[in-house]
Amino acid sequence: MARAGLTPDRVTRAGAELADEVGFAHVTASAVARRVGVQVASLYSHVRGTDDLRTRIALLALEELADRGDAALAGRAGRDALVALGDVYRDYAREHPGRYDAARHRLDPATAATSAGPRHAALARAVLRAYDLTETDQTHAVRLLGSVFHGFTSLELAGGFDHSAPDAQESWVRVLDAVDTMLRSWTA
Amino acid sequence: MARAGLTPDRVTRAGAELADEVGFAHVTASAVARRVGVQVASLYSHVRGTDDLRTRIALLALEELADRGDAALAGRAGRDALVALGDVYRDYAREHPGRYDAARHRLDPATAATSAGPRHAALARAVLRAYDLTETDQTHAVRLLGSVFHGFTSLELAGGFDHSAPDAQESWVRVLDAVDTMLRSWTA
DNA sequence: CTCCTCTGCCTAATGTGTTTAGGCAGCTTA
DNA sequence: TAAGCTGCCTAAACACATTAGGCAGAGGAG
Repeated sequence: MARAGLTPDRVTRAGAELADEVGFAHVTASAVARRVGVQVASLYSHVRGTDDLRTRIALLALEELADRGDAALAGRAGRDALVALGDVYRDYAREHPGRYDAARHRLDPATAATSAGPRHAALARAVLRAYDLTETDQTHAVRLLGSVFHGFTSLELAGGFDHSAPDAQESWVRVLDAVDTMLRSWTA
Repeated sequence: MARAGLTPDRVTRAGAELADEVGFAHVTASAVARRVGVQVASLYSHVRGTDDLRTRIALLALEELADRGDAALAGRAGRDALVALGDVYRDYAREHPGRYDAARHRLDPATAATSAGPRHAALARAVLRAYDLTETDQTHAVRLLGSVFHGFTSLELAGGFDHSAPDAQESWVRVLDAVDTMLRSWTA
């Protein structure tokens, strides 16, 4: 038998590609096995099962997103940084819709703690450094950023903006402007 | 054989309850059949299959949400209306997490058009009447509202705010305040 | 080069969920 | 009360998930 040379990582990547093609919800062990040219049972040497596979895809997506975030924020501040980070999430979601959904997959607390999740909070805080906020207000603002980035991205991805003018890009710019305004005029 | 007296509606409601208990993703025809005390195959007289069942739950959730929205906006305007509508989504998500997820289920365009979806856009526009916006800006603002409401709600539901102080309620108030302030000063 | 071992991938089997086909019995209508 | 409709049933075929156990090929030791 020719060996396929699988590793947990390779299986995860195949799963991520599949997710982008057919949707995260349709990622099954069987489909991944077919994709990598192996019997289903063989996957179980590399991942514990479907749930583990989905979790690994989620962790991969979170890391890819955080890496892009780091790159985007380097050398930027204020409104520029805000737009750059927002674009990271929105662009990633459009390039990799399945992975983006995966990143919303609920992780158990232990896994979440060792994931790239905390890096995302740090990215938001980095954007907020340019605005003058107290510690507590910064937390509120982190949540606002998360809500707007994720909310807009997820509604756009779900096709919520498809059948009305003007196009989403225009609204995106205006929404980011609005958020910038909110952050500038944030008052206790 | 005792008849269970099923109807598509009854099946859908059982599915919605199940979704709230175990999560929308885990709603299966088998589980619904068990819940209503009937063999799986019997469900197929009432719904076309699992997909149809999920779609019906989504439509139910969208309508319940729109109904609550109508009730909440009656006699309110401005900031009051904004908060009331936001609370509709957030409270509904906390009371009915499975249904809330269902409401995000992607519908085909034909179904979406006859769903309560358009009512939701109308609700947002109703909130925005009190603010002085051009037609186009209103569309952008509708999308901002949708993003904030859905984004915050969905991150909270996913447990994103669980392990950090202060609690989500406080951030929610601050976020809505910020949106209100920002809508007042919206400029082209 | 040969043998040994390790392990990656296999076949087989079980359980659960989905869906279709066809049958029977209990309300409904005349 | 006979006829028919239809709601629910059993049966069967197919896909996915998961576990148990086997074989053979790649790599190291002599």
